[in-house]
Amino acid sequence: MRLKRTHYIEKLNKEFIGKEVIVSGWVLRRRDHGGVIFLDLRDRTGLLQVVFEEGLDPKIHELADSIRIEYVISVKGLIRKRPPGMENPKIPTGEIELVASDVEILNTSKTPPFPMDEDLSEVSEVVRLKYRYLEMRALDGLKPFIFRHQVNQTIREFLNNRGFLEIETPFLTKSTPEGARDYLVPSRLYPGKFYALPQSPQLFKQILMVAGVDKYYQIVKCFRDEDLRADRQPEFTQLDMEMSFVDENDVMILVEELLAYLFEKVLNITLDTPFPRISYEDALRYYGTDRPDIRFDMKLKELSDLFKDTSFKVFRSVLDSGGVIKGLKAPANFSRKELDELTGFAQEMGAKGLAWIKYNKNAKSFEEKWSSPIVKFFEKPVLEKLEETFNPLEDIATFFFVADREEIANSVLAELRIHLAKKLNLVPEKKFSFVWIVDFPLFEWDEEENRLVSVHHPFTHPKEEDIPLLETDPLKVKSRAYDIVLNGIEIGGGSIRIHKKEVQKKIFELLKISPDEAEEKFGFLLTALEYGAPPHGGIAFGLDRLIMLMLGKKSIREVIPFPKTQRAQCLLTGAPAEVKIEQILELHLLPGWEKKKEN
RNA sequence: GGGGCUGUAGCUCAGCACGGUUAGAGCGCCUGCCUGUCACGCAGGAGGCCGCGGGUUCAAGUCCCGUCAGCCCCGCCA
Repeated sequence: MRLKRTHYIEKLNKEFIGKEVIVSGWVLRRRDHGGVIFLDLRDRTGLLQVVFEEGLDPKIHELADSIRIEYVISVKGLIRKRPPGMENPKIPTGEIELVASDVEILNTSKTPPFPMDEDLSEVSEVVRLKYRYLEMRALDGLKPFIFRHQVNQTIREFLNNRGFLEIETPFLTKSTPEGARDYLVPSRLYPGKFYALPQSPQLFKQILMVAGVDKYYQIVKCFRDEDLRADRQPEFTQLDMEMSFVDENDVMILVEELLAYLFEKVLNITLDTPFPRISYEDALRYYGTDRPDIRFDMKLKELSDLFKDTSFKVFRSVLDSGGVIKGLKAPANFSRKELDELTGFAQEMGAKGLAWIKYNKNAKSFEEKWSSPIVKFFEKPVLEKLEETFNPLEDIATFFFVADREEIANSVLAELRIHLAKKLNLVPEKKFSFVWIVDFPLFEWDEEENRLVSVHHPFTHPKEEDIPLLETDPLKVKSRAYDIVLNGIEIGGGSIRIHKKEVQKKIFELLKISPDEAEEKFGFLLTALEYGAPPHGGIAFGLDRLIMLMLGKKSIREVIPFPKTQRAQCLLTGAPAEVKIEQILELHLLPGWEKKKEN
């Protein structure tokens, strides 16, 4: 390299007029006027117009004539004030330009597959992922990753100042029962044995608490071999934290402070703290889900009581078989076609149907006030009570009802609520509504496995006052877990952990994990708990999701440099890929390894 | 494992419902001209396995079946 860079482009301004500099970067655009050629040169920091004048140096001008888009060049020259009227207010360096006296073409480039100077959101993701390095190099392409860097550094700054230690934990670790499917790594030295990539550093961070670390955090990759979604990748990043001698409140307050600091610093947004806390039970009651989007209201109402004497067959049979009727109010009128679409939507979500009643507050007659094919089944007092329940402030509204098993009514209405809010534009843009979900049950019943499973994970501490219930009615036991939800997306969850061996053993027992299996899988944790484990708890954030939401992106792939497709492939490298037979043999992955072990 | 949407030039897309000349547009690319442009302009040009395979038909980008890939969702994700 003959011409060595002296300045980043963003550093250049009017003060450099008359000074000689060398800048290096890629050619974004060229405007060839024959006797004068303009190149827009960009580096990571900015954009600068470079001028090649035939009259100044015919040789350099000729060289510039061969330069194409995305060529890598270094240019030497004087910074000059642009002629009056020729300034470009669109770019920070728009008042100056670089008059090239020398240029070095460091590399040529094929024509890129997509424009490098435009918003690439219209370009298909397949192409963008295959050429991710070009997308990143394109104008503003690094923005999400620079932002992500700032988020990471701000988090570290905050936690370091609060006395947290960032400590690394292994990726090659041990498969644990419960939870997601593990990614396995075959062991070469131990035929038939496998490491597992961690689903989270959960056990290690608890061990670190026993080790006296007191306050731990890590920004760390986690791995789960499950199907992908817009907000789920097989490898993803957690902000993992754990603290000793704390309770739920300490963790939640610290997290609120951390998020407030982060949003203030990187987005210049002041968050309202503390965040609201809603019990798991209430979340389901009012929103039908444990990850409610509270940017808008439209709460669900329990209407089983109201309709308890109804003769309407659909409602009657559901109520008689122990189901519920729940509903919500949309502040709008809908056409028959729209109502059919909404019914279809509810059915896709698992409802048998969707009942609706249109409401017109100021109608002259009772008949005009309520309109629906099912309204004839209801007595006047029932409708009046319905009106009272929803208490519509608006003149026109539509009530929707789902009658079904409670779980289905909840999940369908939860989806319908989101769907309607989007349709009716009731979701405020640029609003960040955090909410804590607390008082989760410790267990739920797994029909398939016919046993209790942990709602959070097996190391979650039961509520102190519920511990006796472990023996008598474990499904009634609440846990010391908390989730944090942002705009309807779960971005984190944690709990106060069990730090006494007896309690931990009891939980394993209830989960039908035998003492032998517990010893084999978690023996190291159980042993550690016997050596003075302090009370402790923590939380883990889905950092990709948080950053996605902060940037208003629809998929975490947008904030992950090299993400996988929905079929878990990497379009850039082509992973996963076949390997040589020798590698497979070496790892004892072919039938017959048992024999080999005996030899 | 299941449901939905998509696949045509380097990129973004039209054409498909009703099969019928040589498959189009914008951007990009190439060549030439141009000394003040900044999404430069002007003139000319190149560029297509219509995802892939099979079928129906005199004839398929268009209809049918299968398949592959991408996206969204259900299941799954303690």
